[in-house]
Amino acid sequence: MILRYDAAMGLRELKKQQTRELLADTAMGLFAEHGFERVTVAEVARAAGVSPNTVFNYFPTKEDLFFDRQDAVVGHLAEVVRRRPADSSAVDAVRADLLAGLADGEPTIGLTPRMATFWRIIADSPALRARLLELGERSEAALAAALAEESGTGPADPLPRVVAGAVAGAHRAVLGEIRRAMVAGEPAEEVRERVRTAVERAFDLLTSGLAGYRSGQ
Amino acid sequence: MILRYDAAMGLRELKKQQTRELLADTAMGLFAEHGFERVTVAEVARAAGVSPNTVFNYFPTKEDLFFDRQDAVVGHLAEVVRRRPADSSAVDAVRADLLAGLADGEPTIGLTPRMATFWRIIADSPALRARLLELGERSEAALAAALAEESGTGPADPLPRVVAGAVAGAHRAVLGEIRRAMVAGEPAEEVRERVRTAVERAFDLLTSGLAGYRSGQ
DNA sequence: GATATTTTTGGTGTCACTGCAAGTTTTAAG
DNA sequence: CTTAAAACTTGCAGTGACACCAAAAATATC
Repeated sequence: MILRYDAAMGLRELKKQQTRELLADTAMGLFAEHGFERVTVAEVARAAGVSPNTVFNYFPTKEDLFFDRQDAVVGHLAEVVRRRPADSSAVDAVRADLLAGLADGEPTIGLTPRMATFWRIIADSPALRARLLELGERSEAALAAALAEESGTGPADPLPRVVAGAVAGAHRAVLGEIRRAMVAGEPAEEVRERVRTAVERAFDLLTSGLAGYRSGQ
Repeated sequence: MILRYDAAMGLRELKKQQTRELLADTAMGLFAEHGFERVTVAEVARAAGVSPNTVFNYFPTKEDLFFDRQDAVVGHLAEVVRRRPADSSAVDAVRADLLAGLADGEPTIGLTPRMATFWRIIADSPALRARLLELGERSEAALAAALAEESGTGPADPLPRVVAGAVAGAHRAVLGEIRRAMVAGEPAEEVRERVRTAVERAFDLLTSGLAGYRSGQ
């Protein structure tokens, strides 16, 4: 928890950030050790030296203690599509981003061993799994907004939302695959290879038409 | 709540089904009137004339009181794909099912006025929205299983899961569109038309390639 | 250094949900 | 028909997330 003192920030603001970080870190440590469900908010508060009420001042729900800094993840997909070169399609942009993330072990993709424990905590908590689904939904909504924006048709047109559903659905499935494999303890190198070829094949299909997906491989 | 006496069913079994139905119906009535969050399980129990504990004997969570008989919905997508004619693709099957559901006001598609209140109850309850996401996930998993089965590649191959992600994602988005429009009070006829053309365009794209989806319409 | 503003805290309450032990009803055996 | 076992309901006593409020403590403003 490294913090530098920003002159433009009063003491109050500083302490708030410290406390928030202290709480999130303390909580994550306890969750990693005992699992999400078996740690109470009161325990987090005690371990951090504050009152239980203070925890709820900073984090509206217990799950927020775990998914701190989620907004970057939620916006990522839409960002990727917005920033893509003018001559490429949205699907290509997402494919390229996934492949790039797989190639250089980007932590957001979840292939690092540190992420493995993260996934494991989620895997055995229904509440966290539900939260993850919600993050996926928000990510899809952001993508839909990006697509709608560039399509120029009004908000009554459902097409961007349906396309976003398909693209975000494939994207989520890829991330879910990584998650599943990491939780199962598969070595990162194997996961990377397996998922890479799957991404290539799946996004080829998406690009050129899922009509090409019948039986057999 | 019409029940016929099945001779093969003992009295105990009969009463159980009656009680379950009584509880689900009572609960739905209260939810429709006051909203999900403002009805307590204890109130449902009292209205049904049983003890609160009995409610939990039948329904593990409060949300299950609302989403009774959800399993049919969860299996639908996979069913549609499994039952499709041999010469059509999975995407075509889903498209055809959606269009058919839109044409004859199938209740599962959610265009009936009775479904409108259903959607509205969900819309203003975070817990129910979360549950709906979970149903969508299970539906996607079932589709993935169906695709994996017919692809013949082993369970290590992620491709069916990613394809299922895309197809189920588009499907969910279409249902979500209907839901949103109905909650907003749009007349069913308008929704039907708007969604129908969107389904046609979106699934054309999925069939022939999302590369065809750039800017402009 | 006095005062206004935030933040923290303690207290109290609600509600979903769990576990257990004591009834009560249904079923099956004799 | 009697009776004992199995299944179901209920009351009771928790636990834990979270809401609301009012009093204290910390910080900012003048």
